[in-house]
Amino acid sequence: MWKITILEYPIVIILKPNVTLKKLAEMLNMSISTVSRALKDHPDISKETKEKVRELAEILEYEPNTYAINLRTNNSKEFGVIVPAISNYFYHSFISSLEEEVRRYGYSLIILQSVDDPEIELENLKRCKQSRVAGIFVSITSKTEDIKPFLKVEDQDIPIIFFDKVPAFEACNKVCVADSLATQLAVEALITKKKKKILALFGDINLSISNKRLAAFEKEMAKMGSTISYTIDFANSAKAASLAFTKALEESKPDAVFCMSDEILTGVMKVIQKLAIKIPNDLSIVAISDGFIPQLYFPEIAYAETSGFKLGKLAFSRMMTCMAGNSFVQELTIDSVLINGGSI
Amino acid sequence: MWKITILEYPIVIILKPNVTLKKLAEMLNMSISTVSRALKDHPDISKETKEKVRELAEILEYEPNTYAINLRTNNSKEFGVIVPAISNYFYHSFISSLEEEVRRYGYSLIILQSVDDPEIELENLKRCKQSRVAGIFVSITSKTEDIKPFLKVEDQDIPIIFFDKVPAFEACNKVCVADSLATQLAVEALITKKKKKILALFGDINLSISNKRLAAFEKEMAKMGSTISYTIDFANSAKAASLAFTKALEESKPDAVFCMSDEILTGVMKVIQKLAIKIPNDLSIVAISDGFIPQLYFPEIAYAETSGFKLGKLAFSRMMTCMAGNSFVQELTIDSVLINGGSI
DNA sequence: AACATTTTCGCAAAGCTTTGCGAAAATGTT
DNA sequence: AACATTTTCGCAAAGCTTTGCGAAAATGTT
Repeated sequence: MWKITILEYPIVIILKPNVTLKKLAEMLNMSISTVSRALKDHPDISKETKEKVRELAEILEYEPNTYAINLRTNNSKEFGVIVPAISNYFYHSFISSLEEEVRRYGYSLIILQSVDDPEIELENLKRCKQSRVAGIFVSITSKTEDIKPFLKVEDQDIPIIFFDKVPAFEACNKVCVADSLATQLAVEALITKKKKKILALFGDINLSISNKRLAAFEKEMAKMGSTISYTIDFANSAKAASLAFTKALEESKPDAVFCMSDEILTGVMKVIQKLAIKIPNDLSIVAISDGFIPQLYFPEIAYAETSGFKLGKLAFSRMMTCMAGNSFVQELTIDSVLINGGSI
Repeated sequence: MWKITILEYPIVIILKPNVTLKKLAEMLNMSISTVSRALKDHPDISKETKEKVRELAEILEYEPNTYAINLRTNNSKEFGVIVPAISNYFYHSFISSLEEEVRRYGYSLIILQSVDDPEIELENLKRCKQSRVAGIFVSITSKTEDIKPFLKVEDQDIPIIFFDKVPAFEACNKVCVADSLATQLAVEALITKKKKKILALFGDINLSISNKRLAAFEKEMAKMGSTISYTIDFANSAKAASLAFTKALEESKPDAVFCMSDEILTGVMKVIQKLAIKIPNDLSIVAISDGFIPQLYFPEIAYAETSGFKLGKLAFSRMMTCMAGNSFVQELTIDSVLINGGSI
């Protein structure tokens, strides 16, 4: 604080460059520890002292130095989130929901994208470790093979929650969408409507999510025996889905389409608009989705809900449990429900 | 490091709990400063020493304590991003692009949502300040009125780049989508196709973005004089857009629709599917969009591009300039181009 | 060999906070 | 009034790194 007099005008300039405990202590003629404790409402400090300290702190807008606190307490209020991509049908709703949740507990989210590259993913993991985050949420890339680096980080007491795209076998904490249940719900909806020739389109055959949903689909079909015929195809992009769907229309003339994901659904719907196919009269559609894409169309598409929103909440509560310590690894899944649209 | 012998099996357990410079120094019988400098390839240190240090650091997987570095250097490699919501047509592509960019420079992104609430926004700002981020990217809520708190943070040498939803008048750094140009391009596309009765749908009338685009639209119309008639309406949700569009169809029978945003577009397109309106024969559609939504439909919707991706890059480069210091506040806009779809 | 120069390294402070422990001051007890 | 107890506060270390400066050791020069 300076008081400078220029000409006849007294000007009081209050500079507040990095107000620290030390500076407060000097001004108040107290020790640093007293100031520190006063601001934390420590019982050792008298009421009057506390008030004096608080007042000056207020005026000078003292803010504790987070860097020093982190160093001292050896932890920060930050979580890392590693995803293949933010701009994804699913992840941004997950992240959004997770952010809301962690904010309530005073935490922040550091977002890192792996752009579906295992090398960058490893880099991101390293950065989380170096930033010494309190925990990490990871959705692995489709090409991630080596999970050991992740498990190693866990050894250093940084809990890791895998979500959505999770490693297949390893013993680790996973929270997932209910692939089987969602598939089952979607298929059941078609069966209820007496559909007989189902076209089922799945995503990249290398993704575990595709395989899980495929297995569930085939299980449902097996239940029905020969009363239902079905065709299966794979597409790793919306465009590929359009092609696969077009081909199947000509060849197998399905009366219903099962779309494993939003990506598949958008590919199919484009063809439907192009050929002006009447939904649901000419063809029924059902999908697995978080709901945003299905409601863009008329009629709205029926879907088994896999909510990124709900998964975010679940992932967070799992993280808190892990941070509290002594919890065994678990694989948790969120429920799914069928949301009716006019498409079946 | 312990060597424990149980029964007859020699077991070497290497514990690596928090390897620090101090521990390395002790083990190597050197001073902390030497170890520190060796790892940083300081010219004062001999080659042999450096190698010894590096070797042990490698084995023990030493990683510098980021908390201590932050405290010492008084800065962290983190930027804050404050947005009304992550799950938005536009922001997640902005964030995605920004993340890619900052990662290259060794920075990370802390994401904070304001859920369109000025109070939470203020809280988020405070957290950024407390985390002592290197800079902040902000898109303000539609209800944010007081910009002073932001400007105050800037006084503390934390540069702020406003993007997309920016304050109207204040002298601050802004990067924006080219609202005027995009609107102009979209309208010109309609005029070229000799459209005579345009329905123009805009978003929430309170948003500056709506006003900018509206002003640009009216300017274009003014240019055309009485050769073109037009109707204007506002809708603050997709559903409201559906209603406004339906009403306008009956009342003014437009031959073209201008959609200010993705949200409006999705509302309009749902009605178009419902009524099976033939695009572009019965009606032309043009929108302003980043391109994801328009390509979901058949025919694909023509749009003036407002790329979150490009805006991310621009925001980052602006941030770097600001951090380098002595730069005056500027308002920058990114170009827009018309992407042709089959809808006009 | 005596000195000057370069090479190589360590001491110690600084960055800011938290906290155990002890000491001084204030108050209570007989 | 002499002592015990409580209240209130400060010292100093710790958390880990960086870095200016000085000193010792090694090398070069005459």
